[in-house]
Amino acid sequence: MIDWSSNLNPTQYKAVTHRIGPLLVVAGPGTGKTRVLSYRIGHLIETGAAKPDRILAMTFTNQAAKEISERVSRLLDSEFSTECIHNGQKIPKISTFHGWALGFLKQTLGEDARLPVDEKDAGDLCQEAAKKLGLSNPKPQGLYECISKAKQHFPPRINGDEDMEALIQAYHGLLEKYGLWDYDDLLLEALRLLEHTEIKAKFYRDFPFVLVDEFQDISPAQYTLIKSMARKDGNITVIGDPNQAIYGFRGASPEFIHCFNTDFENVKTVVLDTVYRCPQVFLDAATSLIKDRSAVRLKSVRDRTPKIRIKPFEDPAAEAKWVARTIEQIVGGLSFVSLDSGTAGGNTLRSLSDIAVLFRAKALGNPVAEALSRQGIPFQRADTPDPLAQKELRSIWRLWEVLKGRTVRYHLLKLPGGKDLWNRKLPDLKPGLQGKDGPQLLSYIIDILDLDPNRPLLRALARAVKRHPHVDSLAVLLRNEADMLDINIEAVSLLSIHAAKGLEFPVVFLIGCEPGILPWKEADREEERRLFYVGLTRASEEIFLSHVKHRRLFGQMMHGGPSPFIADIPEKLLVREKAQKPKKPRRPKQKKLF
DNA sequence: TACTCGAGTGTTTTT
DNA sequence: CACTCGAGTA
Repeated sequence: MIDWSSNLNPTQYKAVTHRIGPLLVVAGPGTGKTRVLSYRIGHLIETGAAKPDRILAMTFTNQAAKEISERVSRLLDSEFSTECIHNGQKIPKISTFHGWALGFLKQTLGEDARLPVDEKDAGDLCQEAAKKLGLSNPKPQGLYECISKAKQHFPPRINGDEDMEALIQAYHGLLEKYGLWDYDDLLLEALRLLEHTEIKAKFYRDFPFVLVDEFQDISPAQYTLIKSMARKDGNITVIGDPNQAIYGFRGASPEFIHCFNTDFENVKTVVLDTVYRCPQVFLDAATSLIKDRSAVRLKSVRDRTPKIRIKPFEDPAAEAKWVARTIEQIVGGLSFVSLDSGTAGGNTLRSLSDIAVLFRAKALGNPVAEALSRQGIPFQRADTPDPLAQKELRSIWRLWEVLKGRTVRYHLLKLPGGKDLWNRKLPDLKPGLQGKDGPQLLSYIIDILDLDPNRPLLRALARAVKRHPHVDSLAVLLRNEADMLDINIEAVSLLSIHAAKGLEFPVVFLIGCEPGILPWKEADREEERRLFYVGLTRASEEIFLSHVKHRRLFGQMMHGGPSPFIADIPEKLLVREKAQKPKKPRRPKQKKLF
């Protein structure tokens, strides 16, 4: 028997043990959101309120789904064994919106289900459609983005633009022709299915318990989906933080957290307000930035009360140099560089993995990366480009999919040589597949495509496949291998604020706090505030905000100075440090006198 | 098919 | 500033 109350604070306990009907959990940064979600799932199962296979939990990322799954099974495995869990399989379904939708479509439509395409292919198809229509070439890659934006709504919202409408139609024609769905279609098609009363009724029977993570990030279509996944008085739990809604640019809207109260009946709201991560000062600063600060007053349990340090600089190079120097001090100097060993400002020494440098746009990370390299400080960046964007890997992946039997005409068409060639070739290739495992299949493919297996890229791929000889999906493998921001690794993390969401670091440098950068020019002001909020609340011990006078971005000079947001933080929470004197003044001042 | 050259472009990101 | 993409040429 798990002792639920001793592992949870009273509000968390309330959320975990809530019985019947809709539940809205407002979970500020560091208040134990994931804990509540996984404990709630565990509690539903342990008390017998729900069979594991009657529970569906939805997340945005595979990463989050995996994390919750692991926590639930750890929780139940270690302390509570039921036949449901131990016989494997019957673990609650925890998946991403898109993953669930695809499974649901396959299950309901069987053979008629199409295959998903990624953004790249969707973009290419858009262009193909535009070309067919003879549309003037406005923006090559922006077309799909536009369409996708329209498809964040159900039904898709086209604002009366005729060209746009024609383009969408042509694009959908191509998708149909090749038997494909784009990512947005997965949700929209699932929604269309749920409009049938019998299908909806079956869904209600199958999953009487629905939970939704990161509720502040859902799009209108996703909200519609959630509404059709549960009755108005159903057992639906949503959890999120409206102040951390930072995905408006891709169609998310924090409004839905308010809609939930009116669209569902007798919603029970639980506000998690005890913060285990940040010191009170950081919380107060963060909340002072947000308009809607009335609702929740977050309370920290941490006793340290460090101030927020503000550092001005002349230019990005100086800022970066200071970041590198300070990091060196914080970790107690890298053996060979630091002479003033031991001091480190009287603070505890930290490891490199305790430190993150955060910024609004990836480009700002470059000077810092340079400075860190120069100082010999190991670092890692999160911005891994999509491996499948590379031509060779993409061809390999396409042929892999074809040979695995997930044949799509579109893949054949796009393979070097074109569809006809591959249609002729395929019958000869298929017999060669007998009993091949991953590595063998890969070298078979490399051979067929006549690629050089000794290229470093392909060697790396071969190694990755060797580690997982029984992979089915090369795309999943590549994505997981590329996604290597490993918190445990001994390195400083360089991250965009977006990428840092959900993470926590003892020491955070938030660089580029300048007008035009941190409120990004022409971006939604409130969302930019929330971004700043997210940035500030990543830190558990120390935070530095820095800004520069001049910054060249994309060849354009930005005029700097401190972000207006800094002025919104109560002065008593801040320590403003002096601008650094230029180290070696070119010409001594006295020359000028008289 | 493979290369160069110049114009154009440029937040944030998941599936 | 630095990169990608498409047109144009060999």
